[in-house]
Amino acid sequence: MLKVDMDTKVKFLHGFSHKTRIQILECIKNNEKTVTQIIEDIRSSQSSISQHLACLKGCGLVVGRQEGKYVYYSLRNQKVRELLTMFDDVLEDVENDVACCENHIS
Amino acid sequence: MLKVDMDTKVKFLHGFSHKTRIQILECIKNNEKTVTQIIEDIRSSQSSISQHLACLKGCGLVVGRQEGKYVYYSLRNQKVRELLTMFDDVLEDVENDVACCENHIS
DNA sequence: ATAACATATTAGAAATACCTAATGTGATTA
DNA sequence: TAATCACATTAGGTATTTCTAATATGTTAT
Repeated sequence: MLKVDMDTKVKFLHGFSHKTRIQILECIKNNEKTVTQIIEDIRSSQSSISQHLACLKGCGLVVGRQEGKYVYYSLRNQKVRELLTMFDDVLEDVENDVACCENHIS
Repeated sequence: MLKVDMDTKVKFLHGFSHKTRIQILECIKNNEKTVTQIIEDIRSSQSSISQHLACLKGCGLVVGRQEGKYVYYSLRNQKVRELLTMFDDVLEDVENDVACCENHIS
C-alpha cells in the first residue's frame, strides 16, 4: 500500500462534500449519463451542475467522454462505485446518531 | 440494504471535507487519543481541534469517552476504519489525475 | 477552597464555497 | 452559413465555513 499524499486526499474527499455532487454521483452510479440527463434528474441549474461536474472530474471521481455534441459522465472506476456503496453500508449503522445532530462545525 | 436518507448522508460525508478533520481521523485510526495528544500530533490550535472534534462527533464518525479530566476520542466503529482504509485504496489509483487538478468548484 | 489542567463554547472577523446570470465554445442541423 | 443545441466558463454577489481570541466548564491536585 503506497503512501497517499495528504493534499491529494483532501482534494479527493472534497468531491463528496456537497449535496449536489453526491446526487450526481448516485445519479451516474450505475450507468453513464449526459449532462442534460443529469440536469433532468437533479433539480438544479445547468451552470451549477456543470460546475459541480468539473469539480468531480478534478477530484478524480468521474470521467467524461464526448460523443458528438453530448458529453457522457460516469464514475471513474469500480472502486469509486464500491466506495459509494460502502457509504450506504456504514450509514445504516450510524444513521440514528447523525440524524439527531443539527450543526456542522459552527 | 435499507434506504439511507440523503440529508443524513450529506451530513456524514461533511465530516471528511476538511484537512484537519481528515488528519484527526487518521490520527486516531488505530487507537484512541486524548484531545491533547491529537493537538500535539496535528499542528493546529486547541480551539480549532475541539471544534472539529465536535463536528466529527456530530457527523457520526467519532466517539468520545471521558476518563477523569481527559476525553479519549476514537473512530466510531470498525466500518469507519475500513472506510478510511478504502480511501487510500481508491486514491492509489486516482492519485495522478487528482494531483494535476488545481481548482475546486470555483 | 484555590490553583492548575483538560476540554468546550462563543462571538465575530476572515476565508472559502456556491449560486445566478450572462456569455463563450464547439458540434450538429437546416 | 446561420441557427440551434449541449455544455463550459466567468464574474460577482451571497451564504457558509473556518479561524482566532476570549471565556466558560469540569476535573484533579495542593
